[in-house]
Amino acid sequence: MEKDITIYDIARELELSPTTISRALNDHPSVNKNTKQRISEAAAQMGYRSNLFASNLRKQRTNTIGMIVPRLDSPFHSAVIAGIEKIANEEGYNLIISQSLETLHKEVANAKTMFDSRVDGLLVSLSFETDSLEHFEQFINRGIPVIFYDRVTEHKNCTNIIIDNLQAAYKATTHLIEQGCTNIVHITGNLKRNVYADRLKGYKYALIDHNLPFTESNVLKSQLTEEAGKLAAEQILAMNPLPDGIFVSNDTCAVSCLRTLKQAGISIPRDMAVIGFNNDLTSRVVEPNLTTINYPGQEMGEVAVRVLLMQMNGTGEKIPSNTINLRSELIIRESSLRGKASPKKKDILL
Amino acid sequence: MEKDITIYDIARELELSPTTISRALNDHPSVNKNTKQRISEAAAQMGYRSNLFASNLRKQRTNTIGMIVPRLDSPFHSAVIAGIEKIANEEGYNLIISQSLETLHKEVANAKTMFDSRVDGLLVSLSFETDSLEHFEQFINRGIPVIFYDRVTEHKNCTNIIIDNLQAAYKATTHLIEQGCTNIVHITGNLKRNVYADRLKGYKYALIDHNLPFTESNVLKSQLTEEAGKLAAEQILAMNPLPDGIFVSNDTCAVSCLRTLKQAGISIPRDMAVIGFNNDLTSRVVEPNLTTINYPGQEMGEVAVRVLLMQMNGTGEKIPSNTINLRSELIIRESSLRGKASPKKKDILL
DNA sequence: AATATATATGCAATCGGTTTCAATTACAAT
DNA sequence: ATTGTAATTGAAACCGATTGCATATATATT
Repeated sequence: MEKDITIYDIARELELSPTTISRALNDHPSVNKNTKQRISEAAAQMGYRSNLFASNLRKQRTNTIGMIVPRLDSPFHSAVIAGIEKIANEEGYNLIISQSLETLHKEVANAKTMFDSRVDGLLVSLSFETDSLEHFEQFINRGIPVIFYDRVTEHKNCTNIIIDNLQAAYKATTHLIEQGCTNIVHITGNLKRNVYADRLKGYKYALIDHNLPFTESNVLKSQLTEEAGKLAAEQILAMNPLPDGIFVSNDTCAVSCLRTLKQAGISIPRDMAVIGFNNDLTSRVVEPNLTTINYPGQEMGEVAVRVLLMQMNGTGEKIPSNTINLRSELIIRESSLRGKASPKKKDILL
Repeated sequence: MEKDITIYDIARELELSPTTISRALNDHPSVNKNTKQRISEAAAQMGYRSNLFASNLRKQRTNTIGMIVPRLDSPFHSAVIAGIEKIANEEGYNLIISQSLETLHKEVANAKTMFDSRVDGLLVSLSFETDSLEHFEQFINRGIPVIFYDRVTEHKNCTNIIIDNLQAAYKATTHLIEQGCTNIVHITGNLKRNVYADRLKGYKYALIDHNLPFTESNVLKSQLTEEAGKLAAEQILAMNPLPDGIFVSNDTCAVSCLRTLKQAGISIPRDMAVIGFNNDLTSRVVEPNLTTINYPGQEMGEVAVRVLLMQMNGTGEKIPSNTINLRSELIIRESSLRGKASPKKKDILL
C-alpha cells in the first residue's frame, strides 16, 4: 500500500519551502520559471497528487457542482446531464448527482446533502410534489447560486432555463388544426409544474386564436406514465362525439395511448391525429411514428452549467434574476398527417 | 450572507472544549448524556453543519463512492444507478458520477479525477475501447476497492458483478429453436467485451447442443445502435437462403432491425422470429412486441454497492477475488412466437 | 552611492474537525 | 488513608494546502 506524497515531501526533496511548492504547482507568477520546472518534474516523478480536502478546506470552495433531478432514467434528463457533465468536466468541476424520484422529501434530503457537501453551485429540476423552495434558501442565503431548469418556479434570486412550452404547445395544436382537427383533446400532467401548465395554455390559446371552443372536459389530467396512457385512451373512447386530435404532454404517455386506441380499432391519424412531447426514442418506434416536440436536452444542460459557472465565479454581486429560453421544434411524422399523402422526407422540421 | 457555525462557536457558547463538541456530535460513548443533549440542542439551534473537508482531511476518507459508466442515457445504466444511489444514500455516502462515452481516453481521465477526489470506492462498467486496467491500478495499490459490473474484465483483486450472459443467450437461442427456427443469425457487439463474447458462446452452444450447424457467416458484428440495426437488416435480406430466426445482443438494435425487415416485407415472426436483449421500453412498443432478456439493473446496482461497502469497511484483508452472478430471465412476446396462436398472457416468464 | 523597484522565497497562521494522551473528579475497594 | 477504577473533559498536535506579511537578492533609477 503506497503512501501519499505531499508538498512537504517535495519541499524536503528539493530543499525549498512548502509555500514555493504550492505556488509553483498553482502556476503562481512570483515563482521562478526554472524553479517551477524543477518542482513540476519532481512532483510528476514522485507521484504527487493534490489533496483536494486540504485545498478545499483552506480555499472554502469545493470545485463541485450538485445536481438534483427527478429521475435519472429519463431520456431527457440523461441528455441534460450529458451536456452538463461535458462542460463541467472541461472546466475542472466534479459533479454530484442525486434523484428526488419525484418526491418532495427526497428532494429536501438531497438538498441537505448537497449543502453539507458544500457544492459551489446547484442545478435543479423540480419534483412533481415540490411546492416550496424553502430547502434551497440555505444556498441562496450563503451566496451559492441555484439554477432551475425545465421544471422551474420563479424565485427572485435564481435563474430559470426552459424552453418556451407555451409556444411549443401552441405550434403543436396549430398543426393539428391545420390538419383539419376541430375537436382536440389535451392530456396533461401535474399542473403545479410550469411545463404542464404552460403547455395547457399554449393548447388553449391556439384553439381560441383559431376560433375553436376550449372545453374543460377536453383536458385530461394524468400521471403521463405508460399506464396513464391506457387509461386516457379509455376515457377518450368513451367520449361522444369522439375527438379527432390528441395532444399529449409527453411521449411515453402518447405512445401508450396511441397503441391502446389502435387496438380499439381507431385509425391513426385518419380517425385521430396524435402529437406527443419530448422526441424520445419510442416516438420513432411506434407505428405510426409519432409527431412530437424536440427538446434540446444536451443544449439545455450546457447552457445551464455555463450560466452557473458565470454566477459562481462572478464578482459576488447578484446577477438580476432572469429566465433563459431555448428553442424547441415541432417534428412532424405520420401520426399527425391526415388526408394528404405521407411526406417525402421522413422527418420534417417546422 | 450568513456565516458558518463551527464547533468552536458551540464550544464558546457552552463553555466546553471543541473536543467535547466533536465527540458529542459523533455520539462518542465517553461524553455525558446530559452534555450530549445540551450540545446537540445548541448545534441545532445555532444552525451548525459539519465541515466535511476538515473531517475528511483528518479522517483520510471521503464518504464518497465514484462511478464510471459508459453512458448515462441508457435505460440499463439508469436502473443500475438508481439502485446504487438508493443504497449509497441510505448508508450516508455521496455519489460522484462520470461517463466514459465508450472511449478509453475519457475513462482514463475520469479515473484520474476519481482518484484525485479520493473516492473511498469505485464502481465501473467498462467502455467499448478499454483493453487494459492500468488506470485502475492506482486505486488497487492504495487499497481502494474497485468493482466492475456488467462490462467487466478479470482482475485478481476485483469483484465482478454480472448476469450469466452465456446462459441467457443459450435460453434465447434454444427458444428460437423450439419455435422451429433452424437457420438463426446472431447480431453481436464488440467481442472485446465479456457481455457480447459470452452471449455469442451461449448462442453457439445452444446450436451445437441441438444439432444445428454453427457458421461464422451467421454472426454479424455491429455497433448495436439504431443505425447498425438497419445495416444488419440489409445484410440479412441479402442472405440466401434467408434465415428464419435472429438473436440480437440488444433491444435498440433488435427493434431497428425488426422494423427494417418489416418494411422490406418480411413477416415477423412468421418468416423470421426475433429476440433482443435488455427489456427496454421500446421492446414493448415495437410491433410485434419483442421477446427479450430481462436484465436486473436496479438489483445489480444494489448488489454492487453492498459488496463495495463491505470491502470498503472490511478489515483491510483482501477479500478473495470473485464473481457474483445475478439471475436474468427470458420474456417471451409476439416477435418470437411462431405457428401457434399468440399467448394468452401478454408476457410469459420462463 | 543611495534609493526605489521588481523578483523570488520563506515563516507562520489558518481552514475546522479528529484523536492521542493526560488530567480531573467521583466513588468504590482495600 | 490509600489505591484502583470508571466516567468526563480538555490541551495540543495533526491532516495538507494556501496566503498575508516579511525578507532577501538583483536590477534599475537618480
